[in-house]
Amino acid sequence: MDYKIKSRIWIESENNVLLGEGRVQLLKAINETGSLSKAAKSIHISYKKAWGLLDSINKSAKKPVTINSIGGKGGGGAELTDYGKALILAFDDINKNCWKFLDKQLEKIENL
Amino acid sequence: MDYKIKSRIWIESENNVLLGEGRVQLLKAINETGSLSKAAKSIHISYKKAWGLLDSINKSAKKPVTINSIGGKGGGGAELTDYGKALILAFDDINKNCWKFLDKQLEKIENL
DNA sequence: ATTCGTTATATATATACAAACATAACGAAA
DNA sequence: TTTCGTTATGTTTGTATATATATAACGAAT
Repeated sequence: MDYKIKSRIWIESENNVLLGEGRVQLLKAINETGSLSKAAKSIHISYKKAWGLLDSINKSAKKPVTINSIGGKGGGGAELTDYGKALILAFDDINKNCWKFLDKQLEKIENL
Repeated sequence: MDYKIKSRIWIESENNVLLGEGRVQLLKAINETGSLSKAAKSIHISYKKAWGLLDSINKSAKKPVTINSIGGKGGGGAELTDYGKALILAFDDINKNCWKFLDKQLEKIENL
């Protein structure tokens, strides 16, 4: 019966999206699987979409977020840089703080 | 060169959306024009979409947000209730506070 | 009664986006 | 030099959403 408040946050650089919830989810999956194609499967999006997202992330970021390799042992792979790992931690932290903040603000509407 | 943080917030009641930025924009336009059809035109959405949004708002809200009348002088119209007016003020307030909050949080990413 | 602009609603068309499919390039290892 | 699973990319297909169009119901004013 009560209202709930929800939010989505994202980070841009020069009109390009750097990070959002979906992109962070993808980066986490890359970190766990070591490969972009496996990561895409694990979060149920097409490889093409995953590739586009990762390409956009790396083009928007100040420093590389992943290192991708083609061919070789295992066919290649993708892994997060230290900067990439730090980014997802910071994003999650900000997101959680935002939820807490908004839950408090919601009282303004519930008291109307 | 710097990152920017953006957000969208919305309020739900029992899995139905009550308010979001688009819905608030529509309510403001209704308040200014006194009619749903004029409001739709003024914010460049189809009447059907506007009607669906307003219907959803009134179904989700605890109290009526608008009073709609069919026929009569001028063909009818729609106007906000006091509750509706209070809602859009509260929403805008929360939204602005959220922006300020997030701008501070962004430093966590800029310092990486 | 007729007129008028509105709310309310259904149906068909168009558009944007996601998924599916196909294929080339790659490079270490066998 | 052949194999392998991957990254990288284009093209086609499908689906969900928005738009466009059409029409009925309404009720105060003339």
